[in-house]
Amino acid sequence: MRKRRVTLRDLADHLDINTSTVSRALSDKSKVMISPEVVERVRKAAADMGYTQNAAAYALKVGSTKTVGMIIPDLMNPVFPPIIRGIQSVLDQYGYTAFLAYSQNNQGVAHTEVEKLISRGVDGIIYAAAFRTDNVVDLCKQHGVPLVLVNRVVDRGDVDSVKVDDSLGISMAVDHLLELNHRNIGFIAGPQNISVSYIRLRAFMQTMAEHGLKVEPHRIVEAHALSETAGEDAMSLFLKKNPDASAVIASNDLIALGCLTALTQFGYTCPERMSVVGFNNMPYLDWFATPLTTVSIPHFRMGERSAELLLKQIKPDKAEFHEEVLLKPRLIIRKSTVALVPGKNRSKASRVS
Amino acid sequence: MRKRRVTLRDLADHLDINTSTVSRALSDKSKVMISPEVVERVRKAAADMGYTQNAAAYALKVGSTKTVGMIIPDLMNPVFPPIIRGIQSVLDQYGYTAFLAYSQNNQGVAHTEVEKLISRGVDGIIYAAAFRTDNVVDLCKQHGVPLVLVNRVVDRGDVDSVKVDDSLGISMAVDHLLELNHRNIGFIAGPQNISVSYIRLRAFMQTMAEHGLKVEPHRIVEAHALSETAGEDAMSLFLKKNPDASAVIASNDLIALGCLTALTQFGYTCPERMSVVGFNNMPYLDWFATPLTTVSIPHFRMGERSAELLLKQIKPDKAEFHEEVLLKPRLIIRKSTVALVPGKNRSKASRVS
DNA sequence: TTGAAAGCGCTAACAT
DNA sequence: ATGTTAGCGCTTTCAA
Repeated sequence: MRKRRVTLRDLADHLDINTSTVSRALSDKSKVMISPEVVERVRKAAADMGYTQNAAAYALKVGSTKTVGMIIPDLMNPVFPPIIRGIQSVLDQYGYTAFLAYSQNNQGVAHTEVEKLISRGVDGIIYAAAFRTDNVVDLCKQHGVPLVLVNRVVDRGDVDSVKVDDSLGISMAVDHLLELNHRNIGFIAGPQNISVSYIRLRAFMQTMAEHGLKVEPHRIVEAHALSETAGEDAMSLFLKKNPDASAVIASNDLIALGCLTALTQFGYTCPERMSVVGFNNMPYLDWFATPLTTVSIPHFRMGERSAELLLKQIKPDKAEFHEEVLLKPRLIIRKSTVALVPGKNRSKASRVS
Repeated sequence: MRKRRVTLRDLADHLDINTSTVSRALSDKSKVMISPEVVERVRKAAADMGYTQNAAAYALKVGSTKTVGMIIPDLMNPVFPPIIRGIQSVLDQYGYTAFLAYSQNNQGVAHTEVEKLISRGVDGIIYAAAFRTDNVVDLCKQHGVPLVLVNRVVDRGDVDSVKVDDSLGISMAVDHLLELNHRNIGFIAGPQNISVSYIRLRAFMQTMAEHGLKVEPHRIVEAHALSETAGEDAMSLFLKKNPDASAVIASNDLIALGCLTALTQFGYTCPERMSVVGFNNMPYLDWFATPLTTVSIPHFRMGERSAELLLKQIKPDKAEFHEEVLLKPRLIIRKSTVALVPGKNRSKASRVS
């Protein structure tokens, strides 16, 4: 049976003083107006009787819940845990508690979750599951709820966001492959309604173009999700269409892993037959049989920055202008990429298949 | 600037009816007492004006927040994301929202977080960060807050919990190694104030004893945490003390990975020189250069079951008896364990070192 | 320095 | 079928 909670009134009755005095004595902000001796007595009684403030009553009275909502497309994608950690690390310092919600990579679900969060009176929302056009943004604006986008952003620019310089990341990846003498490079893109997928693909084309390299349409295959299986499907298709390719860049690590699977199924080896580059530098890649060359992004920092941005927005004297934080990626060269030795790849391919 | 929220009263004024009518019309439970036509009008207006229920007011009135708290020792440990997913998958079905909090593997932090959660009026707490003796249990009991332990449990048995049959898991691991002719088997234990570490170590000793094998004290080294680095340190020590060992079981996968690192540093190879078994079957192990033989536990299911247990406790007509759910593990045999060929390991060791 | 009292938004008796 | 009203626990203005 749930015990009845100890309330301010219980304390007040017990000490034979007014609830307002108890309230003041318990609040660091207003304890200055109460005699130190009373403050002492009240706090002791509170501890003894196991008083905890009723957050609902506080929220109702004051209008702020000191909570924020985090919306993640999929916790099983190893990029998100460190982002969440980063968010929490700063939220904790300011006495905020975080709700965790999933979108399952589905706009409808995300919308519902955001509505729930708003109904719960969250002081703000950190949204890591945005699509390029996403009605969640309007929903938040409409309710005046502070919103920060992490990683994935929306096309319209009028919202705070923390993202990685994906274009730079991709150009580093392309440059790396070019230095290794690869020319027939493919790109396994992610769904184009997600900003990161879209930007990474465009960056690929542009970087290639800057190097005077033409990218034929068949060099690009779009995976239907940012997942391993989607990557595998896409790569199978790619391999059928591109027997001459010697390298691919995948839109993220999960897709890259799918690429490796597809390569194996075709009897190909990485990196000998095909170099593969990922994106995100998910945990434990160093341990892999084929350690993936990938673009590393500062997950934890992204979480921290997004929480900072949100807190700034929540503060009453908030800035009037939106802010976009752009963090820089790093290329991590491992073993999934190797220099192209002219003639070798083709022959190896024909030998194997 | 945060807009003022639309309230029941706003709707009532707008429609020129009473707030209680609006309240009833909006609630599926009590809309039966309102004429369908009014229900219709109210709901339309609510949608138009962007009304969302004020959860704080509801909670204050009704006494239930429809929230639960999840406390995780460390999100970066890949076992926890799937557990969280499992929890959420059932919570979602019942309209509950979850707070996520960390304990950083620290009792003090856990206690503080639980206090915060209780103050926020959570209807229950799922605690994955328990130590064998943990004052969080008393804290919850004292406040009458439903509590369910997942994975890690406390020594006292009077609390709902979902755990894995760790003893069975370890005995399967030991049997496996024995079948491979290993006899000099070590155990890299985790901190003994955590139930899983404690039980796994005891199960190791017992299983060995059942097979008539004596375990010398130097065969056991305790890592100071359930982490990669702690595993590495412990394994280094173990290797110095046990030049004759041919296999080790680690208390969890992270420690097992640390063991592999230590082996490499000693110039040893796994599995040739030393077989290694982990516990948990963390994601992506199949991809690893040395795919770990490990004991697989049903993470997702653990999450689901714990949420179910909590919900049952929350229901007013709750059962009077505590429940302990024990899920069975499976041994996943990969490449980190191999049959001991008499004489081979020793010679290989001396050759290498 | 303390007390009295109002009211945040909602639901649920209790009328009608 | 709908209206009236009280009150959940807290903070805060106003008074003393």
